[in-house]
Amino acid sequence: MDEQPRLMHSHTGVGMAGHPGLPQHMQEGTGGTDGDGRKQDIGDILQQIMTITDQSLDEAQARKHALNCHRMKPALFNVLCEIKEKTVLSIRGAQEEEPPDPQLMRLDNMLLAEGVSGPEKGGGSAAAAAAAAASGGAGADNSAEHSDYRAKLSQIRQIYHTELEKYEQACNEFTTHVMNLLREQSRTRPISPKEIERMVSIIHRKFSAIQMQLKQSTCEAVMILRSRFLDARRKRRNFNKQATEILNEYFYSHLSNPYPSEEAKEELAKKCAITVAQVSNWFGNKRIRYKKNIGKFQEEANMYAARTAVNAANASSHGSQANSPSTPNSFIWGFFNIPPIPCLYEKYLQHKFQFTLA
DNA sequence: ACCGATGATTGTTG
DNA sequence: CAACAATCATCGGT
Repeated sequence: MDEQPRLMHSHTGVGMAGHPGLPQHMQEGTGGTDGDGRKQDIGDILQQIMTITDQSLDEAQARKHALNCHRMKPALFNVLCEIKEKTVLSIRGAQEEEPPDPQLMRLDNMLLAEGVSGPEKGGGSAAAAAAAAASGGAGADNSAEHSDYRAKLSQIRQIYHTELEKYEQACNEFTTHVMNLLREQSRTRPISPKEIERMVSIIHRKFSAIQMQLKQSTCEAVMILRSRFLDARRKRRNFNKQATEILNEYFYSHLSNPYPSEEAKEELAKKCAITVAQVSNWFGNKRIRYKKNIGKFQEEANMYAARTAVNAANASSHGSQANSPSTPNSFIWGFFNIPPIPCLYEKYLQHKFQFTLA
């Protein structure tokens, strides 16, 4: 029985070309001592197998056929299969169950979030909502670019899915091809089901690597699309006239201290149908630009000051002239560059606000 | 096509 | 962290 490893080793030279073969230690101990009949038989077979490569093709073919029909063949083949299975199992144990790739997970998550790999239509709703938030409320004006964006996104999506399907199909085709090949070969060389399984998993891994590349490039495409279409700076819209008027009204009526509180910003945002961040941006821009060139804004300032003055006058003529803290005065000192009342002056100092000091 | 206006972003400062 | 300052990129009128 100690001859089997050698037999197998020899066999690799014939039917298992390219197979790594067995470990060295299994080839030791070939010394049969007693002249048993079966041993003789095995020795015979061994001899035949080992010399088979020296023969011509026809001769070798004939010899192979003879060996195939040998009465010992099934038993030997079974032993080979057994040994093979053990070695395959040990190999398999080494590279067991790789953990899910974190990068692949990230890509999958992003594709899902962008509505590329998710459910068919309306999948882009998350992205669309994000886009709406990014470009700032007032949905009417940006519907056009959204449809453009969505069209491009669905284009990417379509490419992604067809490519993915192609890979899947190719993978399946290749897998079945290899499996058929292996099954066919398993008649002439020992291939366990586990080995086939392993081979399939190797193929799948290779193909999933390709899929990952596809996912990566799809993600890149989506990112580029996003930055091109959804970067608010690129596709900015001027605020509508009404919003600008509301903002200007507040600005010029609080010219001494044009720093709306968080609550005031929220209210302005609501009135103008823009975000609080946009209100902050607007005031930031306005303050700096006003300060840079007060002369240029003088006319505008006068206009809004006059308007608020008229409003205030109307209001006071109608009801009791109760609360009109800083608004009426703003015209005066906004115009003459004099800080108005003490409480505002404090704020004025606090904020080092120097608009009024030409 | 040009150019000033304008909303947004980025980097710095207190 | 909010405000400032500089800058970007587009808008809108000519």
